[in-house]
Amino acid sequence: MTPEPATDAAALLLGWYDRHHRDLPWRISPPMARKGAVADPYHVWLSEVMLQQTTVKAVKAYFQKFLALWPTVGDLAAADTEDVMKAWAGLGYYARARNLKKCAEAVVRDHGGRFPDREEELKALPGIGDYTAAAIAAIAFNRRSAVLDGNVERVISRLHAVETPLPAAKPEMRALVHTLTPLGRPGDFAQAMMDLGATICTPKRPACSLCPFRADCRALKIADPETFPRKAPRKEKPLRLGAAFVAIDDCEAVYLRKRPETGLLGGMTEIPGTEWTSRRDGDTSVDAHPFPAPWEPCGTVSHVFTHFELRLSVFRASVVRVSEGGAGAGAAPAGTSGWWEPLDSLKAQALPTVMKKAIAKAIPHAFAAG
DNA sequence: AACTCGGGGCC
DNA sequence: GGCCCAGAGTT
Repeated sequence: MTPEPATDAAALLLGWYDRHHRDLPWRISPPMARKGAVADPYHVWLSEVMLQQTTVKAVKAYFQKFLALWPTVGDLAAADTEDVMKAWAGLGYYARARNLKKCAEAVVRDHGGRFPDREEELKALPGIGDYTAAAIAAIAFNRRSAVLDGNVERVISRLHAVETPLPAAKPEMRALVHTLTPLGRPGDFAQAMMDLGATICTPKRPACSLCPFRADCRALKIADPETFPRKAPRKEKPLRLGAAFVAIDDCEAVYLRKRPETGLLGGMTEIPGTEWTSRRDGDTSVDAHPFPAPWEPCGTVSHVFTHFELRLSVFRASVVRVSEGGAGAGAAPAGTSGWWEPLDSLKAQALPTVMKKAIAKAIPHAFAAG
């Protein structure tokens, strides 16, 4: 009886992984995994959430910082949400940080502080979807779950020359991955597929001659592997315009406020500004000013979001803040809940990158080292 | 099924 | 300048 081809391919991949795996902070080594050891579910979960649509390089430092601040899921559950948002600032997709906190609370409240070990229960937790549930089940609990992310989609679509375009092809691809997943070391298999996609089976100019699947790859046989996976054409990004206002007082403090909890940059900190609209001129009229001050234009900053591009006209004003009383809140607009933040502590705020860009345009030394 | 949600690196 | 990245939640 000859072995299943799938088993052969998985064995080839695991052999490749043993030789070429990357040493990452949230991983245990393949030798340990072969002895049946698994990584800490808290570490696996934290890394997988951070890695959603985010590169390994960007995640490393944040992962270490979070572990130092909150060593266990219980610590994170007990943390101040605002501190979590500050620690997450710069990593993007801020709903992940809000859901991270909610998930930690749910694990403590509903599961006694231990992550559940089944896909279904994991997927019921905030911020854990198809991919992350499968990844945690496989990597932290040795379950034979089908792990399908962007890397695996590329690998599996090339291996089988899947003609169906994404995202419609996902169920088909998940089934193919499930068939390929071995009984032993399913966690290493999943990570090996992702490593292969990240280092060999790359979007452009894949290194097919180094690939453990080179003898089995349908795309390599019949077509150009680079043309997989097939994808539906995406629509273009519109341009939005707006104005942002950097007020600096006589104590070198900048006026900040908090954005609404939901929506774009939800729960993060910002400088005052206009709505971001599609009008060609942008709204930089007096009506747009957050409060009366000698506003002076100091240039524009551009920033690209997932579904639109933003061009912000930045204005700066030096204001003298009256210390006491109603007039003191002062220069600030009535009915808003902003605050004055000293330049020294600006870096520690929950400021998204676009806001840092705008502040730096108005105050070039705002984020200077030291 | 289509949108909304960041930011950075690479080509 | 476009594409991609260990995707999830909402509508």
